[in-house]
Amino acid sequence: MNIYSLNPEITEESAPVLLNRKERHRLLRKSEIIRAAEHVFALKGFHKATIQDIAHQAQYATGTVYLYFEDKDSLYFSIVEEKIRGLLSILRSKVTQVNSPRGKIEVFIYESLRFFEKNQDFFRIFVQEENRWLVKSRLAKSAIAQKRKDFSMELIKEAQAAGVIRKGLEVRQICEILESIITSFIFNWWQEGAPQARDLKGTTEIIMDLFLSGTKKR
Amino acid sequence: MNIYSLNPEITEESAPVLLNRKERHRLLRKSEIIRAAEHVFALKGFHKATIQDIAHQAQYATGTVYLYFEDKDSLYFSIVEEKIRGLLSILRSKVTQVNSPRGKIEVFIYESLRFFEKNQDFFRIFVQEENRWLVKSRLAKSAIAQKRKDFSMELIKEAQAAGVIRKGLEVRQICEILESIITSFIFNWWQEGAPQARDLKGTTEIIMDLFLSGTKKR
Amino acid sequence: MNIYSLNPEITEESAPVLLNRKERHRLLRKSEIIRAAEHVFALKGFHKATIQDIAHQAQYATGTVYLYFEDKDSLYFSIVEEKIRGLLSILRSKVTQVNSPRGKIEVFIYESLRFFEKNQDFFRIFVQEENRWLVKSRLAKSAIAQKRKDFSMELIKEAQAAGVIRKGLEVRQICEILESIITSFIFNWWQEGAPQARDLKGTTEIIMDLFLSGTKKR
Amino acid sequence: MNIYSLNPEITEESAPVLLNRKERHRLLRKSEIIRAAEHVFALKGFHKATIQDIAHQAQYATGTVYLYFEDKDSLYFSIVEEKIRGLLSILRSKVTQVNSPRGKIEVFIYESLRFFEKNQDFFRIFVQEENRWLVKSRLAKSAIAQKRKDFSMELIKEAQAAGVIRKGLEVRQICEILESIITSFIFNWWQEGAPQARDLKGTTEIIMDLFLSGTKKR
DNA sequence: CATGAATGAGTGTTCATTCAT
DNA sequence: CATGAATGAACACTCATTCAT
Repeated sequence: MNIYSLNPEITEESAPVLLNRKERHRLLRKSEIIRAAEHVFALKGFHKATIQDIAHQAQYATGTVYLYFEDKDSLYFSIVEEKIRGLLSILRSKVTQVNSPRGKIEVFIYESLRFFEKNQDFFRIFVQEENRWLVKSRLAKSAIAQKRKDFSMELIKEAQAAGVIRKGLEVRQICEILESIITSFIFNWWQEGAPQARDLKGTTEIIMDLFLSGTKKR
Repeated sequence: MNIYSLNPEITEESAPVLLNRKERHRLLRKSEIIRAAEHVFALKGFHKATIQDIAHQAQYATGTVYLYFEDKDSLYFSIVEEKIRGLLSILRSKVTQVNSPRGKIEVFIYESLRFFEKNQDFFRIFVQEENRWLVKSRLAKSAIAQKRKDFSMELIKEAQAAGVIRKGLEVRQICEILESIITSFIFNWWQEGAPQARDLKGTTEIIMDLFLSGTKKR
Repeated sequence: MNIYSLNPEITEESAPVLLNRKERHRLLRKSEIIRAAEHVFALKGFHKATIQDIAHQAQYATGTVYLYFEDKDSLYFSIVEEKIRGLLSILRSKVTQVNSPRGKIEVFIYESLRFFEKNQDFFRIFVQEENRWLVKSRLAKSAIAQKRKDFSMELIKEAQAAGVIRKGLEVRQICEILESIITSFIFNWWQEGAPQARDLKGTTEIIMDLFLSGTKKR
Repeated sequence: MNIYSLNPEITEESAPVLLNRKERHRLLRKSEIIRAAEHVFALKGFHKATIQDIAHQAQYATGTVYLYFEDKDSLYFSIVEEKIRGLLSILRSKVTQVNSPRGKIEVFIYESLRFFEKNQDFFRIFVQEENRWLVKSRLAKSAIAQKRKDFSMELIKEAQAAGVIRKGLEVRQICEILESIITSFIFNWWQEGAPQARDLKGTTEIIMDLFLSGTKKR
């Protein structure tokens, strides 16, 4: 038994409970459309994706999309937000199951890799358009994006406090480097062309090693 | 005297020599338009920038742009390519002035930071739209982009051979990690809002340290 | 006692009598919806008013409107017709209480002013969109609109016969002039901005004077 | 010789002189589009007229319209304004050729009838949509509309001063009544269906008579 | 009867691209 | 070569109308 499978899978999205039929129906539709939009955005990119494409993919009429989302930007932003929420939810539940600061970072890396692997489509959009102005500015104001950042930074702070990571480096900077390294591996995978089974655990170890010990010959 | 200023500035663009008047005139026009496009793309992003904006900025008529560039995508791609060419040119000239593999990496980091710092506008476009499909696929086929990658990888290989970087890690992977770390610092600067004088040398040392020794407490 | 208040108020709409419960229920719904539509049309104009606005204002569901009205145009037309019916009903009941042809015209003017004053909302729609094609063509075929015209013309004819108005002028023409003058006063009021108590009687006398004697200095 | 034909026709629009080729070309295009729009608006009304209809009518592409007009509203407003300008121009030139205040009013009526007769299409739009909000509010701020009003009021004031029209009535009110009567005649004509030759002079005299002396038997 | 979610045709507007001058 | 007016395809978004529940 290892830290990577401490316990059963937990739903990625905090399941809405105690909603009436109407509200559940509405959430269902939203998620159907989001799923379709995710696909189309990933395929064509934000600008080349049309609402009609998305509606058609979701097997709804054009106008239906507008019953659930303000406009194209909102729809796009909803996906981003939902994904961040999903990632954070997983990270939280998994990380708290480990005690050691080092183990937490390990789980953080592993689950991040796993999440991106499972959400290739999202990852492509995110990389592709992460910095679009509107989304950018909306994300900045988005509570969930901030929470995710805070969560990462908390991990690093803990590790610093526990003497796993040296002090004197700015926490935000370290966070971004860790995330950059993770991203660079994912990106590498994604560029390889044909998808294949990834060695998540092995990669996690490599990243831990690189992150903590660098590339110097020992 | 230090590695950062071994010798005088060399033009960022390989100057076209031995061209006749016509060709030189053509190149001049192209670069004027590229300069204007760079500005407008950086200001508005790829999609919101119009050819008219660019033409106007370059003080030409709309149609003139099409005398020098196939279409909007080509124009955009040309900028990217030109920039990569510029970066590669600088890196080559600076790096070859140093002998030690470690020093070469140091110069690589320093000049990269310097280049991005000097080309903030470009950097923003690049980050923002780097992965647009067309550009992406064209870059993959682009000789210059490949050359730049090869150059970086050569550095890492040299360092591995010299025992500066441990072996057993994929070269391309290491390259990307190094570039990711550099990018994360740049990105951090850029997000800080107000531009300010950066400590390029200090940052270079931090990156070297992180890249080689990681974040572990020592 | 004067001609303006010869007797008690009579309902503006000819109350439907002797209808069974179902029919009364239906009429009630229709009039609720008409009332709501009147409000919304007056507020937003025909084109910007949506059926959903109207349904919501009437506290019904969108589809319910279509149980009572063929389509948006019909609904609009129904309001116009209902209003004309109401005006005619008032005019008839009031005018018949006076004997002299001159007095009848006076009452006609007074009650018209009063009606428009009380139905500002309607008046605005009417002026604003009176001539929309569909409504126009439907009104032309509308029995009630014709009845109202006939009624006015009857008054003028009587006045001509009684020597109050000179002959030799086309009756329809005179009618329209009288109505134009009334309308121009109403319109004037409405343009003044802040609503205020109007001197209906005084205005009636001015209009009578202008209509009969013109603007010449005497 | 009479007041109705004191001198040769004067162009309805203040001819743009001393413009360079480009400017003249631009004005030509604008007027072509305006002419087409006038036709289409008159035929279908503002809302049912599409820019594509208008462009097609003018034998241009859709986008061309937008080279000359900000948007649909602007185009519509331009027509209204141009027409008012034309009417005012005619009225001014014709009215000033007469000295007596009474004669001026006569010419005012005659030329108004003539203008509306010649611009049936415009008249229909104007009546139909005169009160659309945007146009209304823009017209209120429009210098030309105000000038036209001022011009009418000046006539009335003069007539009052000369003892042709009795004092004690508000000038604006009298103006509107005069205009209302004119409009009611035009409207009458227009409703008759088949267009026919109108007796402009005869009608002018009737309106003068009605306006000054009213409908009373003498 | 009542509902209101779903529909999808319709339109103003933009902008990359062309081409006559 | 240079111009910039003209083009017209494309797309986000609206809303009258329908129909399954």
